[in-house]
Amino acid sequence: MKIATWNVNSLRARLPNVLAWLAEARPDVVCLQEIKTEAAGFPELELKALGYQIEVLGQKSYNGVALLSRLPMTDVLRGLPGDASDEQARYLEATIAGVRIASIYLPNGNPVGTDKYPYKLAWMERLIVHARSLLATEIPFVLAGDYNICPTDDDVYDPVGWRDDALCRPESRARFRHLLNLGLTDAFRALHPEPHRYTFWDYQAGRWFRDEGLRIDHFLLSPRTTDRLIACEIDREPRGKEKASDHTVIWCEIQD
DNA sequence: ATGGTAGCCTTGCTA
Repeated sequence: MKIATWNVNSLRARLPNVLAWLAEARPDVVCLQEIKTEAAGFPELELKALGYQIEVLGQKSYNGVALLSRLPMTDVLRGLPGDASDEQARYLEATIAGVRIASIYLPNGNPVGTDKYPYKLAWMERLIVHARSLLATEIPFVLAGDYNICPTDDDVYDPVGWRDDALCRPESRARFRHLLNLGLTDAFRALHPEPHRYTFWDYQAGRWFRDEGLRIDHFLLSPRTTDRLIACEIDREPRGKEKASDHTVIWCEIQD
């Protein structure tokens, strides 16, 4: 099973790019983030025409996540448990071929010093609690998406310049490590020890042209899924296209 | 020290 994740920065603005990539790469499952639309504005027909079933947790203008799957999806969970008052559309999980797969859009958290940062940290605490409960089920799972976390200084082009950013702050990184310490595996890093492999390049200041990016889109795998991990790759092609998202695609292959 | 880009349906906010 080939699973991809992509922060598209508006699905409607990105639709031609998304359709072209899907037709070529033909993933079995796709986790989308920042679709920036309610379910009513979701381009359902175009994606169904490529053979995908669709689950959406939408929101007007901001956030929004979706799952596309060639195989049936069951037991859909909409929203990260732990705070019924949280209205931001950032978490969607379903069972596909016996694997729980989540599309995650973790809060950015900037600027540090506003309520956005404690919201991010609290959201990560809820994710830790939820990951622990998933582990207890012993069902294999994959948590894929835009974590808005640079795990280490090897994952950012300018560690000093970024050290006080919410994506690199020690409190953010500690919570990401906590997820790993539960027994989850950062699939890309497990297979690629080399530093400076990025999934995001800011639109501004020629960052893409100079390959000055960050690795913030991740696959976290449960132990039983890690045993089945065959490959995990960053596909830089979509970032170089016209009208590109500022994130590119990362995908992994799990033994069926 | 600043500004630089993109998408929202805003004339600022989020990233």
